[in-house]
Amino acid sequence: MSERQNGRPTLEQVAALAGVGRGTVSRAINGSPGVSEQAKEAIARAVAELGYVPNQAARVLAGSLTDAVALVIPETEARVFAEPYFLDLIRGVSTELALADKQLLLTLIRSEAERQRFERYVAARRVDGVLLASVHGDDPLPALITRLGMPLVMNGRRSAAEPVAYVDSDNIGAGRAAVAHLVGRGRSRIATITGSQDMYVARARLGGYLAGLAEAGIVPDEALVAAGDFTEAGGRLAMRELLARDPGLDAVFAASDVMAAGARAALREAGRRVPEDVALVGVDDSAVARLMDPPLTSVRQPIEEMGRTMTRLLLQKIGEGNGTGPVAGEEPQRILPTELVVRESS
Amino acid sequence: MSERQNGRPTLEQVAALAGVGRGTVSRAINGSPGVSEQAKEAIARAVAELGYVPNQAARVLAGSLTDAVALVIPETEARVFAEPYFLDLIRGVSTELALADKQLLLTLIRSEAERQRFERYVAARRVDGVLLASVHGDDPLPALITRLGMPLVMNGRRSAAEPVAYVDSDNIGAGRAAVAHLVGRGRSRIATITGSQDMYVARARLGGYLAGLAEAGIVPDEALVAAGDFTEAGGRLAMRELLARDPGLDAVFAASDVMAAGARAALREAGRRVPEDVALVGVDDSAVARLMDPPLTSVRQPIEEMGRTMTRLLLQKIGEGNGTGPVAGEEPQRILPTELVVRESS
DNA sequence: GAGTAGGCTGGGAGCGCTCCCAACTCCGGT
DNA sequence: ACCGGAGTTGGGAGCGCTCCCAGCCTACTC
Repeated sequence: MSERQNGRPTLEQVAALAGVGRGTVSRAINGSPGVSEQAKEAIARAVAELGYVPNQAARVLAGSLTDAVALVIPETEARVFAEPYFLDLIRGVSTELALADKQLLLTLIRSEAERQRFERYVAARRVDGVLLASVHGDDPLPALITRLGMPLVMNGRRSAAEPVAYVDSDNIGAGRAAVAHLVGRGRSRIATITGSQDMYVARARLGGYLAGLAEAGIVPDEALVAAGDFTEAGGRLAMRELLARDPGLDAVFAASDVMAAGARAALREAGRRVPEDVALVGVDDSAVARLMDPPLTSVRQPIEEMGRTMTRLLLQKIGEGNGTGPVAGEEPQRILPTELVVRESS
Repeated sequence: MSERQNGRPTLEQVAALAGVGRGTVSRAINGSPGVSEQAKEAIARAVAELGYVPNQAARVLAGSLTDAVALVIPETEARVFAEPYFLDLIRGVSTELALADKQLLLTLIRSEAERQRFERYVAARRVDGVLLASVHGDDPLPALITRLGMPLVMNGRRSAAEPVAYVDSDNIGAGRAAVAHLVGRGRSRIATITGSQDMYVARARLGGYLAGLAEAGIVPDEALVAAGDFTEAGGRLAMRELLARDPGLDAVFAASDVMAAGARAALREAGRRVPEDVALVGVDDSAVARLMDPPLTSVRQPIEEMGRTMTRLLLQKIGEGNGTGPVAGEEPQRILPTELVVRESS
């Protein structure tokens, strides 16, 4: 049936052509010490002449690592979060993996069946480590991966005291910066539209908002906090509710750009001008923010940088052979700073 | 240094426990014919008991396929195109690969070095096939991959008569549908903002626009065609130019949502109302379209479906062992229909 | 009753590589 | 002249699996 002629040159052939032994070629190719300059040159020539490319399957089988890393994105999140998020993340991960000459295996998990498939995959040690994007508090995956002794780094965390290695952005700082900025613009009745409170990221942003108010000496008002769910519709409803509760509010911090867009629509319905009547600040600094009318002030997360940092941490763990080693020292955890991008909406 | 205890069970152990030979276990696991029910059961029990998972490296080495497929995204494109595009594409590809129990290897190519790295990868036959997203006309990759005898399916094409297998959306139909819709709304001075004309997709959408005009019996006017570059800024500039050339225009078909957003801003600057004065239609049906004010009528591309279709075609090629076989029959090519999503902007 | 076609089965022969050990060559030191 | 060590080297022994062939047994056929 399948006619695999497969004429690829092997180590053995390179060795023969270079007039040395297999072992020497292996050492030369892997940069191991103890190979004479002369041998190195002969081997380099032979490799070039034959167009030799090592067979990875054989390498893996013979005992080294797989040279691949999995990036897992639970689909539930993918829909909710600002879309560009994952692309930026992938970009960062990809960049760093390319530098280390490792492969990126992308896994979207949408169903129980796919989760099990991934479990088998990890169990089969088809990858050297796992990067896990935006995990819900009740996701069984982190525990599972850790139990299998597979190095793991998460993007974001499930609670303030996350035991697993992670890279997160400073969501508390994001809320504080937004409020400080609004206060600086002379606003005093500052409302917020929160994300789903079962996500740590949403709680942290709310916490930042409250901290920001406290720092400005403003007493928080429950009427100025409305629950959203990271969707545009949610943002719109929350904004209507806020306006109903307190028509005098003069600023809103929405915990995501998409919700801010919903809020903006609700404000327009209500005949409020942005920023004259109500100033608006979002989070994500996504394309949506730039394209809104007026362009939205937003807190930027260093998404690509998070991807890079996660990858570096993971590669380091892998390098240490630390699949939650026997006495896995401290799990590395990083919180990267956010940055306020001021536009016309505030 | 690295303490790899690696206590994973092997085929041999399963065979021993099941009281059969290695060959029988292999056959049973791979669903090959010629295994008695009795043996199958004993093996299934042993597999379960030991938690056996086949070692993929060994499988690949012993001659079967790698069970992985690469999805390549040239970075130049990634920035220009509507961001969600690739995520949707990935989603489709991922879905279909999961069904076939294959792995998705994502490769972003941003530099010459990364391209070479990918070349080596393909040369090493680390994947069974390649999916290539949005390729420029002068990209050396398609030729290279084909030359290496690696099955390839592209997303989009480089010219009307693309020799390589591809899945594209009906961009001509998109332009026609947009124009037909605008004509149906009573518009007659319909302008267009094109994408970069060195991309086939941009030329096709322009072609569709022209075809649409022809079908409506409208004589095209050069003054109503402005060149954009798929960016918001480009759309804004193009719109200004169009208004300068013909202040009386009453509709605009922008070849992407992002350009439509730029156009919308320029229209606002010029004091034109949308849709009262000028109706606006974009392409992509992205988040941007939904969030614009007013929400943008847009032509939806079946992106996820394209991803699925590409993947199915590729798997089929792989199945046929058709790495551009000796006399590779017709290369499969699919053009998927687009769909107009009407919103308030028109 | 001998002969033969299947249905299953076991296990040898690699796949191409890394690990590792024994061996070989040169040294300088004594 | 002899010895020990450092620098190199070749190649055996797997890694776990698939392919494939020979062998076995059963069940028919003539």
